[in-house]
Amino acid sequence: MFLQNPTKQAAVTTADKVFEQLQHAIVEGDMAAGSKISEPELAKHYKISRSTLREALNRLEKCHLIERKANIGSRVVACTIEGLLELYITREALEGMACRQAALNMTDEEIAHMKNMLTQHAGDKALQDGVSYYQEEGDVDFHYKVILGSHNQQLINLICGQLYHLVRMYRCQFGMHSPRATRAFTEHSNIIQAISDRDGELAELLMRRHIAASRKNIENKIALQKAEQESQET
Amino acid sequence: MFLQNPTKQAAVTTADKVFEQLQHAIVEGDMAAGSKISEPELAKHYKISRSTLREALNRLEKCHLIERKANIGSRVVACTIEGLLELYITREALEGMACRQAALNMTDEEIAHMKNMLTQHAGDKALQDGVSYYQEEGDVDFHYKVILGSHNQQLINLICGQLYHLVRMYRCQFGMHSPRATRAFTEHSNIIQAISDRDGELAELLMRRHIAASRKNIENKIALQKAEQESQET
DNA sequence: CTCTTAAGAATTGTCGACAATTATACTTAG
DNA sequence: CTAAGTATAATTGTCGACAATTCTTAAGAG
Repeated sequence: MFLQNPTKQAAVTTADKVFEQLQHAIVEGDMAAGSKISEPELAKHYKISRSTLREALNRLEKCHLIERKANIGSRVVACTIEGLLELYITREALEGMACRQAALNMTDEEIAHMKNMLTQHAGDKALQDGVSYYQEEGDVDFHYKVILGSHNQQLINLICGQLYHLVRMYRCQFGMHSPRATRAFTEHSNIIQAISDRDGELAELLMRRHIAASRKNIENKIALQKAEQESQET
Repeated sequence: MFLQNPTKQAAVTTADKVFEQLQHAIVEGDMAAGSKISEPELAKHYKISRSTLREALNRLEKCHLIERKANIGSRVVACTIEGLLELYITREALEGMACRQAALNMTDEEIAHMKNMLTQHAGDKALQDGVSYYQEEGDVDFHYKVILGSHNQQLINLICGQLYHLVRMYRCQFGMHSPRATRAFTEHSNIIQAISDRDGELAELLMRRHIAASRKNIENKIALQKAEQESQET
C-alpha cells in the first residue's frame, strides 16, 4: 500500500528506522501539518536519545517534510494551496525534462517493461472502472519508471529522493482522488509511445501537459470551492 | 568575491559557521573532490565536538556537496564530466521554468532593477573586454535574480539552496572561464526583454537555450580534449 | 487594565564517552 | 608466495549530561 521510494536502500541504523516511521506519520497526517515538533517528547516516544532523533530529523528536513530554525526548533511543513501549486510547477519542469531524457536514454528492455506495465494497468482499469488502483500506485509507478528511465542521477535524486515525499503528503492530506483516471491512462500511453519513438521533444511536451492538466484540475476545484464558500456567506 | 547564496540567513550556531567553512573548502577544492572525510580529524581541526561536526556534515549533504553511507562514512562529492552534464540538464529544466514564472510573477520594480543591473554590467563588460567580472559574479547575479523573480519558493530553494553550490564547485574545480561573455551578455538581454514583455513561453525558451549553449560548449571542449589525447597516444 | 520587565522553566545546541560496525594488519594454512 | 581467517585498531552510531538560548509566567509600573 505504501509505495516505496525506489532510490533508497534498506534502513540499517536506528536513525533510519525512526526516520521512516516519522516520514510515514507526517505523510499520512498522523503528525499534523504545520505542528511544532518537541525533540524530548518524540525521543521519549520512540525510546531513543535526542542525538539519534536529531539525525532522523535532519533526514526529514532533507526531503522538505519538516523545517528547522536555529534555537527555535522544528515544525512539520505546512500544506497550503500555494505550496501545492508550486510543487506542480516544479514537477512540470523536472519530470518534463526527465521524460525527455528517458526518451533518449531508456533501454529497449525498460521501454518494453513499461509497455507491459501499462497493458496490465489497462486490465485493472477496465476491471475497476478506473477508480482506485490506477490512480494510486499505478500512477506513481508510471512516473517513477519514467524518472528512473532518464538515467540522470541528479534528476532522479531530486524528484524521487525529495519532491515525491511532498507529493505523497499532499495527496494524502488533501485526499486527491481526481476523476482523471481514464484521461490519465490515455496520456500515459501517449507518453510511452513518444519515448518508444525516441522523440524527446514530444515526450517532454506530453509529460508537461500531463502534469499541468492535474494542476489545472486542482486550480479549478479550488476556484469552485471558493465560489461555493462565497455564495454561502451571502 | 565569494558570492553568497541569497536565500540563507546569518549563521548563528557554531555548526552553521563550520558548515560555511567546509562548504567554502569543498567548493574551492581545498578539500579534494572524492576524498574521504574523517570525522575525528575534522572535529579536531575545527576544535569542535563530533556532534557539532556531524550537524555541519548533514547540511553539506543537503546541498549535495558530500555523500554519506551508513557505517562507512562521508566523502566529498566527486566531480565528473557526467555529473557536470547532468547538472546542466537539471539547471536547464529548473531555471527554464523559473524564468517562465519570473515573466509571470516579477514586479515591475524587480524588472527595472534587472535592467539597470544589465546596463551597469554592459559598462563593466566594455571596460574589461568581457573577461573577468561579467563571467563570474555578474552571471551568477543575473541567474539568481531571475530565480528569485519566479516568486516560487520551491524552485528558489531547490536551485539556490542546493543546485548552485554544486555549480560553483564545478566552476572552481574545472576552471570554467569560457569565452562566451559577449554572447552571454546578449542572451541575458534578450531574456530580460522577454520577461519585461511578460512572455513566459519565450522567456523559458531563451533561458533553456542559454544554459544548453553553455552545456554544449563544455561538451565540445571535452570532445576536443579527448581527440587531442588520442592523437598524442599514437 | 495593559504593557513592560525579570525570574524561572523548558527547549535547543554542544560536549565527551561508550557501543557497534567496519577497516587493517598479521598470522597461518595451502 | 598467495589467500583466507582472525585479531586488533580505527571509525561511525548512540547515549546521557551540561551549556546557551528561547519561551512562559508572574510581578510591578504606568
